[in-house]
Amino acid sequence: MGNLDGGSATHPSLSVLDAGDAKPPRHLPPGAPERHPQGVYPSCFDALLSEDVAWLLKATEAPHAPQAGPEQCPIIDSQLVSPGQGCSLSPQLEEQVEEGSLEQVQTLVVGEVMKDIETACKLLNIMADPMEWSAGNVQKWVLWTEHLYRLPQVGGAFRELSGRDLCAMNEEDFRQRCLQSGDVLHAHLDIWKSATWMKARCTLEDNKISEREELWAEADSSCSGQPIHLWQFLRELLLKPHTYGRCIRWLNKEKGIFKIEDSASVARLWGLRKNRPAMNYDKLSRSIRQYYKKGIIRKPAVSQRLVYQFVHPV
DNA sequence: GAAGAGGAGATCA
DNA sequence: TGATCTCCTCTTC
Repeated sequence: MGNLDGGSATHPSLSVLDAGDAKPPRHLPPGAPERHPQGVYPSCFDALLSEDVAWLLKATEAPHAPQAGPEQCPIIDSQLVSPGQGCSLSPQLEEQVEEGSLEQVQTLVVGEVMKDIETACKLLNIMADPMEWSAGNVQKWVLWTEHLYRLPQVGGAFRELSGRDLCAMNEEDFRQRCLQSGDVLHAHLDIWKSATWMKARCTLEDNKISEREELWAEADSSCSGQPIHLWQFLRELLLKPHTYGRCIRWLNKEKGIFKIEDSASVARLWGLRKNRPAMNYDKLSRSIRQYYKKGIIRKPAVSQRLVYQFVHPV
C-alpha cells in the first residue's frame, strides 16, 4: 500500500470524514481512472462517503439475482440490512441518517466493505489492490464476482488482462467486453479500487482487530504462505454466514456441526481457491471423508445428508 | 438420483 | 511424504 501517512486527507472525497461538512465531488468522469500519486485510488468512495450511502447498496445489488438472500448483498452485513428487506436501509440506518450521524454510518459501511474484500482476497489468494493482479488473478476475481452476483458467465472476455489493464478500463470498456454484466463487474471493481485507497489511508489509524478477524487469522493459513486445508476453508466459509450462509451454515456451532446447503457452490468455491476448475462435490466430499481417519471431521451422531461435524469445534 | 463410504492410483508442493 | 485429487464401485437414503 502506498500512501500511509494516515494524517491529513489528501483526497477531497475524504474531507467528509475529517470535517463532516464538506460536500465531496461525486463520480469520476467515465474515462480512465485517476491514480493517486502515491499509488492508491481516489474513486467511487466520492459517492460512498458523501450523502448517498444507498449508492453502495445499489451498486452491490445483483441485477440478475432471482431472489433476495445474503449473497445478494455480500458487502453489507446484517447490521445494515434487516432480514427480508433485501438491500433497503434498515430502520437503524435510517435513524442514524436522520440524526445526522452519517459519518458513523459511512465508517461502518466502509468497514464492512473492507472486511468482505479481505475475505475474498484470502479465499482467492489474491492481493486486495487490483493493480497488483496477474492475468490469473483477474480471472479468479471475474469468476468470483460471477458467482457472488450470479452473473451470466463472461467466458474469456477478460482473459489475459492484468489487473493494471483492468483498472485502466472504464464502464464502457467493460460493457464492450461483456454486454450483460460489464456494468456490474465495473462497479464491483470500482469498489475494490476504492477500498484499497481507503485502506491505505486507514491502516495506521485502525488498530482494532475484531473477534471475527482473530478467528480468521487463526483459521486462515494463506496468511502464512501455507497451502490452505479443506477443513480450514470450510471453517472460513462458516465464519462468514452473511456471505456464504446460503452455501454452508452452522447447525450447532458449539458442537461444530454444519450443513452444506449448496454442495455445488461450495465445491466451486473450493475449486476456485485451489485452482481446480474440475472440482465437484463428489471429490470434495471424498476429501472430507479423508478427515474421518484423521479425527478432524466426522459425521454427527445422528447422520444426515450433507451434515458434518468438526471433531474440535471453534 | 443424489449422497455417503471407502479403495486405490495420480498429482503436487 | 502428506494432502489432496481423481476415478471407481457399492450402498444407503
